[in-house]
Amino acid sequence: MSTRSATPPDTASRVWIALHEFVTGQDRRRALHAALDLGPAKVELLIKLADGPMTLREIARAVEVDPPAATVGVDKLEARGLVHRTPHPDDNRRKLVHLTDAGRDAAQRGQAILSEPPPALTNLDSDDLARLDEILTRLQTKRRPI
Amino acid sequence: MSTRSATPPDTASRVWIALHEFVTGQDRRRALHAALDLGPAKVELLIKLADGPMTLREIARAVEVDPPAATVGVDKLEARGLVHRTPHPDDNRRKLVHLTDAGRDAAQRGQAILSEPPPALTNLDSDDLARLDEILTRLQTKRRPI
DNA sequence: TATTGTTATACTCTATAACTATA
DNA sequence: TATAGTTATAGAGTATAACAATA
Repeated sequence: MSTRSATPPDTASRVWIALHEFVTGQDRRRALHAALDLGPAKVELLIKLADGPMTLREIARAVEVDPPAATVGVDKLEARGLVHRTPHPDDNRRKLVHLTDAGRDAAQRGQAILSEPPPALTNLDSDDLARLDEILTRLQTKRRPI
Repeated sequence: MSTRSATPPDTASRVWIALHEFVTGQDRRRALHAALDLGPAKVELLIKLADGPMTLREIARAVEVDPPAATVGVDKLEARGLVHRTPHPDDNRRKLVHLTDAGRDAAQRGQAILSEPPPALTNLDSDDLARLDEILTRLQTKRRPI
């Protein structure tokens, strides 16, 4: 807790606002829509499914949506041939959602679009970039787990 | 165009992904909804209106929606007493949307929520924070204007 | 004739509640 | 009875097209 009173916007706030503006100013939604005809939530789900199949329940938690929304979303992806459902081997109530080959391809293209660094970043001096890399590593270790 | 083949994710990509995950992992939507009962787009609009009144057309461009969506969104904010419309002094086709006192208050509270730096950032060493601050300043100057 | 704002309409996304089937 | 998934339904948000008023 700060003991200094009336500190004007401090460094942490200024840095946070700049970070936030830089990242949110990089809007990839149009590019994703043009390339995949999918919204950000569906691309996010495809990318997560690239790590392995998930149950509907796990999907709902992962994408922060209610179970019915997960069902509907997976229905849409299934109708487009990007995922398919199989029974869960251990529990007949559950279903596993897998990527199809087309889904894996879409996930890969989506990730390529999302991970392409913006020009301002690639134009940074390599010293700045290296320092930024180090600081971000330390930042991640200080992150409280979700 | 890269002439090195099969370069594994380079520094810029790694930094970009880390930045993106850090910022988007900080989701303020629930806090905004709890405090203001407004979605992110409406809060964004209120904050922009804090700089002065805008026409519906300007609002549509600023929030990246179509003019009809701007009309409907402003209707909702007006019904809640957060904004009001006045005729434009120079052109009777246009209307100016202003914040009411309640709207100004909501904008201020929304901005406070959005600009609160996450704990991981405030817990950084002051050296790292200062360096990050400098680098972000240089990053902004390299940003191509929108 | 072009522009500003609006209305009508439809589609997507997601939430709540009720239902089915398995455990 | 508890859980996984689904269906039905409703609400928010935004898009397209058609319209009114003004320039």
